Amino acid sequence: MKSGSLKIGKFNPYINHNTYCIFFEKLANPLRMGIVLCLRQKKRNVSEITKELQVEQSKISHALKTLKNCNIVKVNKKGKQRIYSLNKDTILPILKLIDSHANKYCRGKCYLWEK
Amino acid sequence: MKSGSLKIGKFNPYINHNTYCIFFEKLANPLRMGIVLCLRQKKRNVSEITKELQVEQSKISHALKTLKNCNIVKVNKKGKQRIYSLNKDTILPILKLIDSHANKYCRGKCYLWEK
DNA sequence: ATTTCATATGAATAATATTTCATATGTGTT
DNA sequence: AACACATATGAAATATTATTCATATGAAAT
Repeated sequence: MKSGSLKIGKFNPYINHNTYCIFFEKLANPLRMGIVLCLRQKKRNVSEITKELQVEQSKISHALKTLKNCNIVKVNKKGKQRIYSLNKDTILPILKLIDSHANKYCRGKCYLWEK
Repeated sequence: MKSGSLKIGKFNPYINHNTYCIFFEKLANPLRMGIVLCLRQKKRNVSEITKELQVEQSKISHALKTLKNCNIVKVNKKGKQRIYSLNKDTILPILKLIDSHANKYCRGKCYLWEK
């Protein structure tokens, strides 16, 4: 796919067409999104997230790793626990934009949005 | 996964946890993202997009359908052509937020972002 | 130093999304 | 009406991503 002519990423040569995709990919998953929304309320350790979402622990860990890799969440150690917290600066405004979008286009049961 | 306690989507009952995922899913694909960036410049018909991105036509049509379903793009007819344009209100600010995010965390070749 | 609790990891399997390609539809032209 | 051009669609094949589960690591407690 040709894309050299497209001006993207405010001219940082390391931000390209795929940077966006990869970022979106991380959020395009119900479990990871569940974690994001869960951490939106407050920081939590892995066990707490596991309990809150009622999902098997290794799944949570895999998902957290993915989210951490692209800095959507960050970790802190506390004894044997890992406390995860949301990078709110980026995520919260994005979720708000999608809220507006959905409020505008997705009134009533919105089949178009379904997969 | 439990999620009833999470306040999402400004209380529109049709916006939930999955609304976000589905939206992100649409953008989490190099071809669809290519189209979005291509349409950011100006509106174009299918042939023009096909030519610009150098991708087989039916692929473009499939991708456009997906993007249209969730209102990321819209269409207008003009003779036998379909002119697609980007819904800039939602997408452009989101891309900007990711630019800032990437500029902050992705300096130099950023392996963490890779799949 | 052994046990226990908290979390992470690898790799096979399963689920899901994308590509492909043949063909259909729709619109204008002759 | 026959043709040509523009775009869309269905469905099988393929590629990508997520889940699973057994197990590893790491840190505190006994």
